[in-house]
Amino acid sequence: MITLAEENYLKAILSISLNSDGKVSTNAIAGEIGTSAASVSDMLKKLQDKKLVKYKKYKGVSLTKKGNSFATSVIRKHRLWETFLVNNLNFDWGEVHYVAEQLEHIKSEELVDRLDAFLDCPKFDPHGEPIPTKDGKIPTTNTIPLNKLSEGTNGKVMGVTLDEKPFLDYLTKLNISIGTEIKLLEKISFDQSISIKIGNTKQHISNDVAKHLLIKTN
Amino acid sequence: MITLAEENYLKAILSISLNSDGKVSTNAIAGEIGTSAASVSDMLKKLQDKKLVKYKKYKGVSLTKKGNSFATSVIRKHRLWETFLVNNLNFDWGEVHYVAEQLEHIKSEELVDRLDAFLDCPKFDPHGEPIPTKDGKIPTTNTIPLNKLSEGTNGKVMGVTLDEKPFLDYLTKLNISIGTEIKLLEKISFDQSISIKIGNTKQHISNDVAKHLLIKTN
DNA sequence: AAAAAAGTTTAGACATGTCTAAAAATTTAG
DNA sequence: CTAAATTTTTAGACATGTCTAAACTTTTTT
Repeated sequence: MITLAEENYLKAILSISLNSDGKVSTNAIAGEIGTSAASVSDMLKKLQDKKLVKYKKYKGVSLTKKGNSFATSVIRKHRLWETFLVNNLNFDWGEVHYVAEQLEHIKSEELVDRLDAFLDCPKFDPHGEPIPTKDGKIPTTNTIPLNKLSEGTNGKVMGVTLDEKPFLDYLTKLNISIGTEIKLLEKISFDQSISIKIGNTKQHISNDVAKHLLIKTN
Repeated sequence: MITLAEENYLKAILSISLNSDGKVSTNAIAGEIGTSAASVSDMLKKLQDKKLVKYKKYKGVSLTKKGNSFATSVIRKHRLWETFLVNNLNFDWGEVHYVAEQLEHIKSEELVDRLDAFLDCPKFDPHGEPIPTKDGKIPTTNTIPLNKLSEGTNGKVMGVTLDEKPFLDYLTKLNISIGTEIKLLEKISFDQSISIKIGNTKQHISNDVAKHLLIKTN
């Protein structure tokens, strides 16, 4: 039986490895989970024993097929629950993360299947992030992060890649949500910050914000 | 912060004290939770320290106001989730207990409020058991257990007081569900078993089954 | 290529919640 | 009203997951 803590480690490892290829470092995991490097070391040994990760001391870690499958399943559950919370319980998209972090650990395959059906098998969650299918496939999109767009390009916000309340609240304040049309006006080379046009309003946002906005160009 | 294990102890104490007035014994709790009397003793001390129970060594335990409020809230969550699982996800009434036992521990007042609203503030769960309100009040019914009815009486099944798959599966097999009309034909004094009529079929059931069926007489 | 810095692991400790075995208190029976 | 049976508690142990401090690798700098 896989424990709650183990699921969180696997999820963290998957999430890090998606944003940066290759082996995942102890420190990166510690940062993601909010724990000490020492605790991570301890846990990696246990996950190794359970054949959920491949791990060489000092050399980083990667998920086994089995580990990847568990991690993907946790993300599937997280995103399905977020969809339910926003679509059916009228939560705001910034409020759901903490609750979904709990719900994602409920153990019942039947429950996930039925929830998926109840929601009409959604492909994307309320943040535009892809929901893995039952067999672990992750829907793809042809989107690129806003900070990679070239000046003068128009596009539509298809998703965000950060699920934290302060970030999402800021987007709401900027009048940005899924579906919003954005034009990239200017990139400042000094700090990679960018000017954008939303509707008829000009805004200036940092690279840190821009990189978490997924855009589909028109 | 109250832990999952603590919530389960409080729930068990409440549940026992509802079926048998006065102080609750260590052994009874151990039986309900499926743990050892030693573990119960340990936990009662911790709950006492947190002012959740009143406890005198060897003399049994009872809930404080605070403990009762937590326990009632857990039961409220359990029954709301069971309602969701049956009404919206089409689970069978015998399948929901295990899943609801996990869902009842999700921590988010907002979630419970919104779930309650989503379900249209139900007063009873799919087993006919009353769902405590947000402020801890428990809806009442004028029902009596089937085994207390007198011979020849007609009535309707309003609820069951046991949420275990084997029991519920057996009821389904007997064609008994919430709303079923039942006539008590005969009580056997030897073993308190009873003969009943459901539709046009005669059945014979044990006292153990009959006492968990709540009847409203016509 | 040695020294310094950064990253990682080990050692030892602690909190939670569980267990078995043994001791103590209470209840029941003769 | 003792003695036996039952119930409950304590003692000591273990598993999980966490921590800090110290030791050990690896990487970077000079």
